[in-house]
Amino acid sequence: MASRSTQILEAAARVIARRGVRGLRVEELAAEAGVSTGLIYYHFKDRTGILRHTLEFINDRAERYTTARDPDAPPLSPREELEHTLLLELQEKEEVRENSAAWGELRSTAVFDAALREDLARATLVWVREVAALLGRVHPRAPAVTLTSAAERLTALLEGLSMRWLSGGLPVDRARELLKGAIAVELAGLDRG
Amino acid sequence: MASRSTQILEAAARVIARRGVRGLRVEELAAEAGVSTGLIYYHFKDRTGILRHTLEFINDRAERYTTARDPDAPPLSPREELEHTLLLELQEKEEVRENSAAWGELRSTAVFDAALREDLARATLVWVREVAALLGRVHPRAPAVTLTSAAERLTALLEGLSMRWLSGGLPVDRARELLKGAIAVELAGLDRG
DNA sequence: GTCTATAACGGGATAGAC
DNA sequence: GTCTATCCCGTTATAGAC
Repeated sequence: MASRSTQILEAAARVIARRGVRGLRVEELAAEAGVSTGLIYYHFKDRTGILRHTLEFINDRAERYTTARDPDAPPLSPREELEHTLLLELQEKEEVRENSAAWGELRSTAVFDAALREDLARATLVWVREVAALLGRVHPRAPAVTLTSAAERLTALLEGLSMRWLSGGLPVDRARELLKGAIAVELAGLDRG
Repeated sequence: MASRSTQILEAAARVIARRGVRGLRVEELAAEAGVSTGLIYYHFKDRTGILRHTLEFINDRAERYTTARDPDAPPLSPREELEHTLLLELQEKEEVRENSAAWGELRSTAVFDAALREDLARATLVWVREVAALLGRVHPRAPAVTLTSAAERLTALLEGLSMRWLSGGLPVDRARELLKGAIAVELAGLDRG
């Protein structure tokens, strides 16, 4: 059974995905979580605290579904694993949509809220490194800086595609196709060195 | 001399770039524009009216500086023009930062506000077409669908890089470098067909 | 730990003078 | 058209009981 804190953070992810960070009302969050507003302040101190913990929660959850692998599934080639990992973030699944929406909100909120910047920058760095490592498994001889640049481009592109998807201008299948294309183009670039 | 309305909208663009849509306070806007709050409500009815008119103002302005070309400047090669046009959006210039920040705000607001989606989708489409046309001038033999996909990737990447830049995780020079890299990689992809 | 109040405040919006 | 003054509501945050 999830703890109270977790229960509130799950609700926060839902409310943020539904209303955005801008639209998050502590009272609505309380209702969604089935607790009182007072309890929320007891656990998270203030509005910013809610946001920060939600970001952390979302990251952990993404980590989980990104890393999770069915033990009986056939092993993936490095390239397949790279594609699989990136495409995980572009799915109609409710949990994925929530995570993407919340991530986008936090990103755009951070533009005007210094308190979130540091956490966000750190989380982004971790993500870029993961992707760079996956690229490195496809192209073991490529220099680290080249891998990092490609990883920064692919992750930034994924964020851009996510925003277009969520803001209704781009069907998720088209977004996936574009991302696959970018992976192909980047890998071809690494081939040439 | 700019009209009072224009003066207020210019101030609104500055304030939104500084505080975001959610952080926009009518009182602060009034101070920034050097007018009273009452006058703002007189001209724009309410907060939403301010936002709508400001977003329109920003689009018109971006149109202007993207299209403007010094008549005495040396003519650019197709590839230079492509790079130039895309890199215009990644500069420390105050007006550019304002527009990028406001655009990002618009994009992320649209995720939760259906009223903005249509305008945004239309503006995005126009932009993608422009970039596809520029790509076509570099590679006249490339098929239209290929050009469109590359243009969608480059513009989505630019939006993603902008967000990272504005949220403090990515220096603008690094963002420019990454974008240039993406252009190179995409053009190489068009070479191979 | 959790709830029910309610305090405290910020900020949108309006009235009315000039 | 423009300003000053102010009302009033929504929201965050806290106090105190259980």
